[in-house]
Amino acid sequence: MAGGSREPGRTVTSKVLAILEAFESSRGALSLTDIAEKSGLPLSTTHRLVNELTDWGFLSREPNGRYQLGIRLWELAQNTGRQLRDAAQPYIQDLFSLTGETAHLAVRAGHEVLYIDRVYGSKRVPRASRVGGRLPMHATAVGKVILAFEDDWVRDAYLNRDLERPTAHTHIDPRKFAEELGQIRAQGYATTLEEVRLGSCSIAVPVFHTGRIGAGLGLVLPTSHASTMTRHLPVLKGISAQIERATARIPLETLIGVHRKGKD
Amino acid sequence: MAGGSREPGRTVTSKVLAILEAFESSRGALSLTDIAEKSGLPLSTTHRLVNELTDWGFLSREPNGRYQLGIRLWELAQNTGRQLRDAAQPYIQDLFSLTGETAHLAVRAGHEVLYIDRVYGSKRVPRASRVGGRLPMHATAVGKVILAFEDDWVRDAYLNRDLERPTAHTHIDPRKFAEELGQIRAQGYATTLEEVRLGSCSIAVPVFHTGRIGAGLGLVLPTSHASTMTRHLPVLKGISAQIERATARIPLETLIGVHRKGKD
DNA sequence: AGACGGCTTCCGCTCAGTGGGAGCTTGGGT
DNA sequence: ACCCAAGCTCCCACTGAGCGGAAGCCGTCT
Repeated sequence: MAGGSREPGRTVTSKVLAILEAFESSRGALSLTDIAEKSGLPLSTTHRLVNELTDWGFLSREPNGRYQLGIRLWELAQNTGRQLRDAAQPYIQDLFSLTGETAHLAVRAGHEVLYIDRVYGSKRVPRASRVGGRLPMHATAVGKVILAFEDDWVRDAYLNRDLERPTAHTHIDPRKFAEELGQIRAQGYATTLEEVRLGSCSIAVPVFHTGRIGAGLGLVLPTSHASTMTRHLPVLKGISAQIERATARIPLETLIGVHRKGKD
Repeated sequence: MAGGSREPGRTVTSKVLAILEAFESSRGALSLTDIAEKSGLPLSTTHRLVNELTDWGFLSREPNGRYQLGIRLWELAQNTGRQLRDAAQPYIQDLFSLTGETAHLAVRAGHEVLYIDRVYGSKRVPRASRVGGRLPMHATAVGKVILAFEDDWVRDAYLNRDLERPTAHTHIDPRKFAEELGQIRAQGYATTLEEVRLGSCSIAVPVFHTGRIGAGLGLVLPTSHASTMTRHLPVLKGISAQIERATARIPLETLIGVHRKGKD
């Protein structure tokens, strides 16, 4: 009999979005069966929906039959936060040119930092962050600096959880970390030393928007440059001020402090 | 009676995607009613779907009640073509640093060029293209250079249509334009002079991938610099070669020559 | 205070969506 | 050449998710 073990209460919309989100974790392309598994849908349902998404260009099919997110999706998504990225990009670039180190801009997304833009050279550098990627706030300089200048309740909520430990150098003691945040607020910048990933360190300054913390502007460097990290502070401060000026009139409510991944 | 004048045959998926696409044309945020109009859906249907999309973070609601595409969408979409952008970005940046002019990389999407990445300075420049945006091929240098090196059937199909004319300087005579493409193929680069937009000109060279034309790499300049445009050719060629090398091993089938916007 | 525009909620009807299974295609093992 | 398995595509009768008109609500302007 048809429709025997359907799972009622699941909307079509949720199925479509689950299919799109199936691509989040995976580096490469997915087969139909992979998608069905990741999204928890029956194969034939997946097949029908995937076909429709492909017709619309939201998924694309590779010659080998596997699927990938389509450029149609990418095109549309470029409108999100465009004003911020367009306004900030040239300055992030300046920051890269002036320091020669990987420069990035990140905002808070729930309990994580979301990387909005990133400028780097062609030489290979250990990279933990990527544009559109997230990392825990307490392990990154941009994250620390955002948290340090956030409202008390955000900071309290953050510290009131178990903190991940990506490396042995990550600071995870809530009391010590709270002190560190106080010091960051006092000195106006944050640093990390191999706290996300061995071999790299970082430094970041706050970017304010309408009187509140808006974003973090930072540099990532190989650990070998760690001792000279603070020499970049004047440039960081200067560029931060320029970004503040360039973005002052842009409404960013929908970008700053956005909700956590998934549904809470 | 409920369900009186429904429009049957329309899938839920198509409605969801129509809602997302409603944001394509609009610069800013949309009200519920705007979305309903643009997507051609009844208000209450729009309301239900929009709410669900908002729960999932695919749309976000501004304090004033209007909707905008959510960062969740942007995050996911960053995976599309990431390899190409990540590999090419540093070189596009070099191109900008070396020339001081707006530099960009574009691929063909049906009968248009789709801008993949773009690096520019903080000084205001007339901008027609934007990342994720499309322009007609015959009006842009990147478009011309891609078309010039494309397979015959693509070129023939292109010329076999009425060509838009964004400015009075746009070349739209099919015969003359075909000749121009021949010349571009011979000389290895394309130029435009106020053909998309008054006040700006451009120059572009091809980027090959697996023996086929893959992308166009170009500069946009104010018309006042037009006479010195070709002085940048050596740099353009050099950077193009570097991008070819950096992207040689990346599979780009799903990005190159993608289908036209919407459903054909 | 009344009117208006835009958003939200309600609810019974109905057809779009469903998914097990059958059929097909592909590749690789023997 | 043959078989088998894995993965994809197609089919089709049942049914509850989706539907949308209408009523209610909530600011805002006059």
